[in-house]
Amino acid sequence: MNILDETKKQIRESLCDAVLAAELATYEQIPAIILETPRDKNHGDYASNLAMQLARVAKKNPREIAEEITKHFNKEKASVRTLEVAGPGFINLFLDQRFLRQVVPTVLREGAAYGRSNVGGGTSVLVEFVSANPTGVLHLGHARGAAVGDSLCNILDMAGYNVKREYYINDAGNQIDNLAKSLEVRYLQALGKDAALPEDGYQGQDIIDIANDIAKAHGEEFVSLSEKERVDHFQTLGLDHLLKKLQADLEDFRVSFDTWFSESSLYTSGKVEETLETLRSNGEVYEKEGATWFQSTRYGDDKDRVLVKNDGSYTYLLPDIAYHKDKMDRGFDKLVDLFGADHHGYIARMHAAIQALGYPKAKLDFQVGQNVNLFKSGERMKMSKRTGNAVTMRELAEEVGLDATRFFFAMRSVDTHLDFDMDLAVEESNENPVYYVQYAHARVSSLFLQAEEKGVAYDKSAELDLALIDSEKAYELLKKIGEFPTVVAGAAEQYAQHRIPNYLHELSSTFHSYYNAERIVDPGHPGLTQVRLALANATQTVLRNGLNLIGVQAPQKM
RNA sequence: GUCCCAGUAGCUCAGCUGGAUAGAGCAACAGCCUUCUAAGCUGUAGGCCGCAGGUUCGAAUCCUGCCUGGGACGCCA
Repeated sequence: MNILDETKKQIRESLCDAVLAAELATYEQIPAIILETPRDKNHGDYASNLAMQLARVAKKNPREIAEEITKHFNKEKASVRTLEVAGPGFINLFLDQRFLRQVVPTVLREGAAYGRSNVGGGTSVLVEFVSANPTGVLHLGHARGAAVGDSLCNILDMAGYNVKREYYINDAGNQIDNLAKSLEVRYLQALGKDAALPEDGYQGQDIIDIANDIAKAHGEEFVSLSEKERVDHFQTLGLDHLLKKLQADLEDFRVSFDTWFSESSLYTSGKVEETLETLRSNGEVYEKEGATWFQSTRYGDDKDRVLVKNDGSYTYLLPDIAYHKDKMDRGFDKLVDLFGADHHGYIARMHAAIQALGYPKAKLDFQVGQNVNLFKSGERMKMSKRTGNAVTMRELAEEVGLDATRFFFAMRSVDTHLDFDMDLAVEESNENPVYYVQYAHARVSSLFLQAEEKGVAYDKSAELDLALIDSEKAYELLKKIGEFPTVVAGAAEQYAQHRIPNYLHELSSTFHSYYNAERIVDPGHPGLTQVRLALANATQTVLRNGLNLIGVQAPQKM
C-alpha cells in the first residue's frame, strides 16, 4: 500500500463518517466514494462529488449536503488542511502536504521494488505475443507487438501478477513445407545443380544464405538422400536456423520469452486429435459438404468454421484451438493474446472455441495492435513480406535507436493506428520524448557528481531532516513520485502500457521544473543539500524503474 | 453488406472507466545560461472533442444513427 492510496482511503472513510454523523444517509445508501484529482489546483488536491450523488437520498440540494459533510469532517485524521464547497456541490479537499515527505524514505528503502503492488494478487497470466511465422522476417508490426507485449508483461509482473511470456511457433503446415522445398532448391543450386524454386517459394536472400552455409558445411551429403528424407532434413535445419535468428532478433530488441511453443508438438502429442474429439463429443461440430464444421455461431461468431477440410487435412483453426486448450490446461488464471489487426476476426472464433470446450470466456483476453505505417522522406513505405521490401524490426532499431524505438511504440495505446515517421525519429532525435526522460535521469547522476566535487557528497545513510522539504515545487514532485505504484497498477489492470511513458514524461517535467526552481547542491547548507539530493535520488529511482518497465535504458550521462 | 479500430490544437497523441475553465510534445511567438547538464525552464497564442439525437444534476467519455479514414470478413495462416 502506498502513501497516496492510504491517504485517499483515509479521506474516503472520513467522508463516509461525516455523512453518517450528519445523518444524511444510512451506511447502505452511501455510494462508492470517488476522489477526483482536479485539473485546476484552485479546486484542491482532491475533489468529491459525494454531495451530488446523495442529493436524491437526502432530499436536499447538493450544496447544503456538502456544507453538512464539511462540518462533520475529521480533518486531522485524513491529513486534510481545509475543505471547501464549490460549484454545484463539489467538496474540494486541500491536503496538509507534509505527509508527502514520507515518500522519500519509502522510495529509498524500496529501491528497484518501488512501484510494486499486489493488485494482481498472484494471478497467473500467460501472455502470448509476436508469434510471427518463422518463415518471415520480423517487421514493423512485430516490433510494435514485441515492444508492447514485453512492456505489458513487465508491468503485470510489477503489479503482482505471475506472468509468463510465450511465443507460438507455426512450425507445421504449408508454409514450413514450402520453406523446406525452397531451401532444398537453393541448396541444390548452391551446388551448381539445376533446380527451380516452386511458384510460391520463398525468394528471400536469407534462404539463399542458409543454403550456401549448408552446402559449404555438408557438400553433396544430402543429394543422395531420397526426396522425402531430404525435405524432412531441410525442414529441421531450416526451422532451427530461423528460430535462432528470430530469438537473436528479439533478444537484441530486449525481449525474451519463457517458452517457445511448437505447433507441431500438438500433432505429435495427439492434442489436435484430442481437441477435435472433445469438440465432437460435446456436440459442437457437424459434417457438411465433406468437411467438419465447428458450430461457433452458438457462441456469437458470425459463421461456423471449418476444422477439417474435405481433403481430410486440418485448417489452421483446429491446432490453434488445441493450443488454447493446452494453455488453459496448464492452469493459468488468465490468457492474453496480443496480435495484429489483421487477425481480429480470430477473437470471436477463439472465444467460441474455448467456451465450447467448457472454459469461461473471461479467461481469455485479446489485445489487438493496430497497424503501423512507416514514413520515410515523407513517403509511406509499402509493406511486403514476399519481396523482402519491408523495413525490418532490426533495421528500424538500428536506424532509429533501440531506446527511441521501444519508447515510441510503448507510448502509444495499442489500439490506435500508428504513423512512425523515421525522419523525425532519426534526424530530430533530440525532439523525441525518450531523451527528455533519459535526460532527467542523467541529470540526477550529474548532481551526485557535482555534490562530490563541492565537498557535500550525497550520503545515503545520512539522517534526513525531511522538514526541510517545504516548497510547492517539491510537494508536486513528491506527489508525482507517490503516484507511481498506482499508475503501474492501473496500467496492468487495463493492459495500458502506454501510461508508463506518459507518466515518465510528466515525472520528468515535474523534476526539470523543480530543478530549475531550487538549487540542489549548496555547500553552504549541507543538511538541505542532503535532503534535496535524497529527493533527486528518489526521482531517479522511479525514472529508472519506469524505464525498465518499457525496456529503455536509464543513462548516467548524456 | 457484416465486424473491429480510429476521428480531440497546424502535426503526433494523452485524457486515469461520467465531473468544474479539455491537456502534453512538436511547430509558432516572447523571455531565461559569469551559478548543479539550455537534450532544460517560464510565459503567450492556438479547440463546434467528426455530425445529429438520446440517457442525467453533469457527456470528449455511455447508448443509437449517420459521415470519413484504416483493417478484417477463405475448406489461407
